Amino acid sequence: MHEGNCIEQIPFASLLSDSEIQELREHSNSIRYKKKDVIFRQDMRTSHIMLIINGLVKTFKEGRSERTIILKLSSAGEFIGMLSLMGDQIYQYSASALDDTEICMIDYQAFRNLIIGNGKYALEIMNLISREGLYIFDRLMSQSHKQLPGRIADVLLYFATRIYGDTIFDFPLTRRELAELAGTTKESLIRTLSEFKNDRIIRLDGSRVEIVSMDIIKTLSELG
Amino acid sequence: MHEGNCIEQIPFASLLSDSEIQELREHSNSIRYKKKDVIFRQDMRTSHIMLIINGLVKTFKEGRSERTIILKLSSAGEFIGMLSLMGDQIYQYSASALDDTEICMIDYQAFRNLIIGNGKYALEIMNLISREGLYIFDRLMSQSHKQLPGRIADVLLYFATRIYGDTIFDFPLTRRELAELAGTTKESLIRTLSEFKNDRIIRLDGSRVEIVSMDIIKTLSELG
DNA sequence: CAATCCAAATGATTTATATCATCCGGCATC
DNA sequence: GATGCCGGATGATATAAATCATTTGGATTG
Repeated sequence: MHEGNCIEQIPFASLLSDSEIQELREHSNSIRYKKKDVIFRQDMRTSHIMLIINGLVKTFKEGRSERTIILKLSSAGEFIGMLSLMGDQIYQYSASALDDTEICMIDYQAFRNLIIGNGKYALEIMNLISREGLYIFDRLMSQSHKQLPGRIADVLLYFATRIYGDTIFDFPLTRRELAELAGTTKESLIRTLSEFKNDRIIRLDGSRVEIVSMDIIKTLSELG
Repeated sequence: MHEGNCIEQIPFASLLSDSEIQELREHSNSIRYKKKDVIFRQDMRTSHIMLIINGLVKTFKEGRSERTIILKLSSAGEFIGMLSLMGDQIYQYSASALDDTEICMIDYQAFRNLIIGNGKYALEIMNLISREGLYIFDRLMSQSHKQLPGRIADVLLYFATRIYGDTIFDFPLTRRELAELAGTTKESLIRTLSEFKNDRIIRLDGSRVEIVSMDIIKTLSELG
């Protein structure tokens, strides 16, 4: 079964020659994961460059004693585990599928050869890795230095702007997972969402949310 | 005044040809900063690749309302501002000199050309950027998910292992700055250090510290 | 259909740590 | 030499958020 064509979705494909793409194609294959499947787990040795073909993936860090923190959600066209792969050869976090998901597994050696041989592409990947770092930086800054309403506002903004591009959407996560994304507990998250609801800043029914006053949410996010 | 020879200290110099080094040399110069001088400030546009020749630099993020957080200290042979430079072209954080410091300023275009032309070097820089990202990741994880004794223990470990490689050393920072490094307030930091002192985990006299029981410090760090 | 399980919700209580206030000692400044 | 200022230290108090406990309702299983 020839599944190599998963490579078509690779970012910055326009910088690659036909032969480079062909080379990657020969050293990649796609793998399907079902909802809730673990894709990689922290402390594992890294293996392949992973590119999401479709689906939704969460990357998260599990600490001792229950406490988990969700770093980000990623969707089609995004690499996952890039920082660990390029930095450490050991995953610093885990990833699992939130929906049925298809991942393009690219042989690390082949990717490495590509980087070595194509400086412009290397530069783009470098840019991408840097952004990834800055992004995590932002998220964790939010978590360590904003208080609860600001963090919850951040989570709402995250879905509204980054994931769905709409003020109405369904959370693809349970309350517990939302709390892990906001760096808090299930109860505190629920409480804060309830307050937002009572204050008519959002409408909320189960997993369906509508941000009624985007201005207030943004202000909350900024004030921390 | 020909100060271009600052380039000699660049990491992974062994991967560079004489002509590549020569090219960098022609596009770099060194600048001296006095203690407390600001090297770059967040929200500024990035300009040069900066490499520390000697001295000690802190990178930090200033939030609204006083609150500052120190991300890391860097010394000779380290790049500063790399994530921002490669990611955003806008500094996400500020840097200032803790001691008199000399920085090698490398023209970004020249560095870029180097990356494009030398894939192996690109790969090393990529690795370095990734590690930088993972490092910040670790630090901020510590800050958002450990409680105070664990965070203070982390700071002590940071100096003992990363900076000085010794269990006895002098803090190069004020209590306020130490607090910013631990993600807490001056008072809480002082209190926790006092407790460590009373519990004979450390000896403390002014800025001079000795870690008496490294085991306990490590345990505190791990338990969070 | 009852029994069980789990997510969501909300109230009561506890706790870690920030904030506020004060004091001390050294150093610079008038 | 008095005055003010800053870093360090410590105590008292306030508060945000975690933890603990209970309820409800929908889904799942025997």
